Amino acid sequence: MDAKKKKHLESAGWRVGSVADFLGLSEEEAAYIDLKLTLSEKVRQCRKREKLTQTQLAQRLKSSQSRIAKIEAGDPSVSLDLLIRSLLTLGVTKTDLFKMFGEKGGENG
Amino acid sequence: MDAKKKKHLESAGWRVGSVADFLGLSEEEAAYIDLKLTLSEKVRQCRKREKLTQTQLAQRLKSSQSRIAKIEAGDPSVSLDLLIRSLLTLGVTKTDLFKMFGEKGGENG
DNA sequence: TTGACATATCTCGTATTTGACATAGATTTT
DNA sequence: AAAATCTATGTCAAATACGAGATATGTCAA
Repeated sequence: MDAKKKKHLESAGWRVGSVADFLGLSEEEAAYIDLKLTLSEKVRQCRKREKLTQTQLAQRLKSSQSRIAKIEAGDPSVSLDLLIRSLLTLGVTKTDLFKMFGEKGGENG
Repeated sequence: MDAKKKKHLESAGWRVGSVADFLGLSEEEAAYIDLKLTLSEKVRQCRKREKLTQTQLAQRLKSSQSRIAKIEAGDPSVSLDLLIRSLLTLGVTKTDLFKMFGEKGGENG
């Protein structure tokens, strides 16, 4: 995980398990967080591509503007469930999801 | 969604939104449920491949045997978060996950 | 500047998801 | 068959995630 992402995590309030130091993250924990951040960025990208406001997306999702803001801020209180439902609501197909995942992180095979 | 899957859903206690009839599912709802079922099957596959009992996987996940059973039964009370954390704990990489997304349903893309 | 709209960041009450536990059924071993 | 081990299912209190609303900040046009 690079320095930029680490900083983003810290500022977004992430504090994983009982481990204060990021170097102490297990591989699964890191992968989990990485995944959530990747998806949160995708939500913003897709929403903008669809030219929707946070309020409009919230309506479609039957959620709220403040929650969309948290989604896009990478807030740790946002579940994978909501992230993926957001993307599905934005018209992302399973296949699209797959492509997404492939293109982002280069560290795993 | 085929008849076999529908039956599995019903017996697992799925009741989506306020819609009683499965034909009334929106595309996103169906995709969401489909995804969860796909992942739950994968958990069982991977766990068996690793020759772990539900209890052993539960320990690694800091969860419980009963919850692993629910995961594998496709119980609607199980979140995507837990499903995906299970797979990550079983050593599934991001890339593997995405292959999973792609390979199952043949209807989209 | 003012006003209108978009986004960020709080709180708060509620709904969902959780691990733990009990227990029953299933499968395997001896 | 009995014991041991694994899995399924139900319940429940606690933790977490939620939508909603209030409000702050940002942006940009009039």
